[in-house]
Amino acid sequence: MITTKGRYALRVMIDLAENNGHEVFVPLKDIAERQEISKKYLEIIVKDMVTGDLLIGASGKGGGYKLCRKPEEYSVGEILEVMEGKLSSVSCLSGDFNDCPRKNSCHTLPMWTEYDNMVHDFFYKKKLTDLLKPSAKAPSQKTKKAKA
Amino acid sequence: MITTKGRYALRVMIDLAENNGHEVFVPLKDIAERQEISKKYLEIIVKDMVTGDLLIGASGKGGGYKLCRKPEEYSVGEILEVMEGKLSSVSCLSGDFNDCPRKNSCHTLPMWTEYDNMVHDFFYKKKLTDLLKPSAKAPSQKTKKAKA
DNA sequence: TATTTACCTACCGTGTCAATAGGTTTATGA
DNA sequence: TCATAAACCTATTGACACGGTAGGTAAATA
Repeated sequence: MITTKGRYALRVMIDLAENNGHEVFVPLKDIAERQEISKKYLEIIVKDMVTGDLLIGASGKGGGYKLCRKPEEYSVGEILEVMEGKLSSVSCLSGDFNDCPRKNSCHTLPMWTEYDNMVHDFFYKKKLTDLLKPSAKAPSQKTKKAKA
Repeated sequence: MITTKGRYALRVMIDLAENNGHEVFVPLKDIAERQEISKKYLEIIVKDMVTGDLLIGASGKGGGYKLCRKPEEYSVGEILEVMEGKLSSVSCLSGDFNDCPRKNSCHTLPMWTEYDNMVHDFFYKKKLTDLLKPSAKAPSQKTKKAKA
């Protein structure tokens, strides 16, 4: 089960991508208000995101948070793993390979491995840009900000 | 993350399938010993499995547990859902559709839905027989128990 | 009637989840 | 220089789930 940390982080990323957060610093207060998430709780989350190299933060007036790459360079999988830790279906596969004595005879392990690979693929193929609203991906009309 | 309940339940099912447990009652003691799982803890698990119509139990001497269908008629997904509850990636989709006010504008919901469908497919397509050791699926040689 | 088995109820320590609370540091700009 | 706005840091909390353990009761058989 993906927890609020992962889900909120994703929403923060989307919010930044859609609010010019790859160019300027956006204060957390604004994000929290738009997303209707407690700012206090978001503080914990964005802190992990900074540590995990998803965002950069700037203190002081005019500060806030900013994407440190272009939106298309983030995969959803990466974002989730920063927040949730390795996406692993069973402890047998996440426990740092000091694993159980049954691993060679275990009848279910191959299935868990296959599953984990599928999940990994799914989330790493999905890019942040896949989650943006269409207008933000391909500005066909009504382009708010002249970018070029 | 699949918990021990789901994993152990799967191993109980496999154990029964491989030890004639679709024809005769197998005492839990035997299963626990073979699987090296605390019998006490397994009691809790098999109880849920009985309630969930995966097994039938018989008290008294000569009693034990038995599959109530043929192994090929169980899907892994069904077994897991009996133990873990609905396999749902996010609470937004498991909370009994009394869900959040953002559901219509949520940018991530479609992804979670897509993900859930993928996971559901994966586990429901997998049958219990897919987890048995080859000899138990297609007894080509050294058939221990004369079955026909 | 002793034995073997399932079945039932209760409890428990640990950890995680989802926050809240309150304070400190850093930078800006008037 | 100094108020302000922002990030940053530490601690705490209540609820709940996880992974068991313990001890007893009921049912069926030989």
